[in-house]
Amino acid sequence: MTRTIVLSQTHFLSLPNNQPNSIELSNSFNEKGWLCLLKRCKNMEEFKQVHAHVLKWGILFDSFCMSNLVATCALTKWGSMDYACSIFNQIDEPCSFDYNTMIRGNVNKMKLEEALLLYVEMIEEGVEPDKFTYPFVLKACSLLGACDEGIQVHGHVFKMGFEGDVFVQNSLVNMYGKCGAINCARDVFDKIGEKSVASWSAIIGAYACVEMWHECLMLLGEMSNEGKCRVEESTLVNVLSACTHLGSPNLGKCIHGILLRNISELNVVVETSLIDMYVKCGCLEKGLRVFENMSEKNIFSYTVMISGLAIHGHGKEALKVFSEMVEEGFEPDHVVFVGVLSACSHAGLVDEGLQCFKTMQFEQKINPTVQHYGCMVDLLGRIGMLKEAYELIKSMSIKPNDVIWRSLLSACKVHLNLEIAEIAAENLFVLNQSNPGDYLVLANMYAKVQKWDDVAKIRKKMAEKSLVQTPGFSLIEAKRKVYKFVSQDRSIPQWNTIYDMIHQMEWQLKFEGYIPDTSQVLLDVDEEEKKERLKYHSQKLAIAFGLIHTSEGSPLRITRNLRMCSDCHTYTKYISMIYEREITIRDRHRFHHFKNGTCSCKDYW
DNA sequence: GCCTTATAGC
Repeated sequence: MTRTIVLSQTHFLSLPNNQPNSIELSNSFNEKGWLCLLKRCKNMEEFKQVHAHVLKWGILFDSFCMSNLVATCALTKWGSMDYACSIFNQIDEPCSFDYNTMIRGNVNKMKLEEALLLYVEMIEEGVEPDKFTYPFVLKACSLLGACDEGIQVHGHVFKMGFEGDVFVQNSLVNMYGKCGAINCARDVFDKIGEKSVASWSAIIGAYACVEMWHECLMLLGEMSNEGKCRVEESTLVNVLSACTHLGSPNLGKCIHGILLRNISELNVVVETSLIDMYVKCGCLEKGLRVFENMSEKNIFSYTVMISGLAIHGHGKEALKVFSEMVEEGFEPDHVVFVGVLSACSHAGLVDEGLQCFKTMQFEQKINPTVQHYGCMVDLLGRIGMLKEAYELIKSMSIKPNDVIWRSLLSACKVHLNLEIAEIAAENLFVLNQSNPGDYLVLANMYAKVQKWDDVAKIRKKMAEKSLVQTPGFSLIEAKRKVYKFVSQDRSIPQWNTIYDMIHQMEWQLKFEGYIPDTSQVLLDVDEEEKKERLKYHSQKLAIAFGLIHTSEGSPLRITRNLRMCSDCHTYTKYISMIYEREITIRDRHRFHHFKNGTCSCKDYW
């Protein structure tokens, strides 16, 4: 029969201290016993109390016990690195284990420079690093994004002969990935003899870091072809993120299937990724279903759900989830408030938004960041409270950035307020962060009120600056593959069928009353040329492709890297009506659900 | 005695 010992340090501490300082007592309680008590402490206070007893009675700990003490202070949740350090300094000849512990503790607490300095100290003191040292040191490099140091450490790994250790190799893959050196990551990965799940997860994560999403999917395929390891949640989280970025709900669904077949109970992290994937791929309902069936939720899950509802324009529901979160006892942080405020902004819930902004500052004591202000400017701007929006910007405790001024500018465009638009534009130009779109908005506004001189001035400024626009693209999924289109694209296979389709659509559109909005074309070319340019915007190519390659009546889903131009917006509204298709488009700002000639954003975006 | 992989935001 074995007996379970249920005594803890609290029992010890609660006994009255009737004994004088006697050696006898300490003898009756050997060092292993003390160590046991120390390791079972629940916070730093308790630990210090028990440790004080140890010191008072002059207990001499051997190096094994000292190492354990350092580990307890450095690695437990409640531990203090300062205290760990003070014990560490009492060790006469710290071994690699002690250094490893200290390095790990510092990495866990994000004291990354300290971690690297300890590694340096270790070498200088002549303590030989072992194979356990490198994963921690490399993690410090990866979190710092310190590629140069990482390369140096890689050299040490070679010299010490640990280049064949799978833990070290995985850590190297991770380090190179996080530093963006994808080729180096791949080199290390290819040399791993027996790849573990963590190896695959690390390389997929590395490709995710550099946003090479197709490669993430390919690697998952390679991994299952090899058939040596089973996927884990951590492998698939990055793959889900690839699906999200590719805007591919069908691939995402496959991953969901793999998860359900391989893992009995999904954890919070992967479920949160699933929600994020579904929601950002336009399948709000599916995301909600996962959310509702979660057995455990954390602040990430709530944030994903709230901002998901926000980008779909479901403000009221987002606020409901937010109050649910608060009722469950979660402390809202600044990120969740970005979601809440953007929900109010996308749905035009002005009073609620203003209320939340107040609550955040005065009840939750969260200082607004530029993102919060951005939401508020959007919110006020949307319903035409432009003066209030401008006043808010002026009252900001931090310097407004280009995003803030651009929000104000686009609100001015919608409500045609030239006076404030000029202020916003001027600030954008001063910041030197302006893009061609900003000039264009202002020029269009001048054109609307027939101020042709000003239009010319703006055009001239644009030409002088020779501004380059980020190339826009649209992604669409058909037959389990994701296709990418860029404006005026003729490099795609069968481009002529797509262009034929565009021409066919043109006739129908004209008949229904669509008029191309050539003010969206930035180039200094004649009207006819502008119309030609407008026809082949990436979104239109993707729609034409979708109409050809999907069955009649089925919905189209498109993902864009930039915001939609207003001509594409109008165009898509007409197409949804003429071809009786639901078209869901995610741009970099939100979702647009086109149906029967209208859009869920109510023409404000 | 210690190690590697994973989730949110204008």
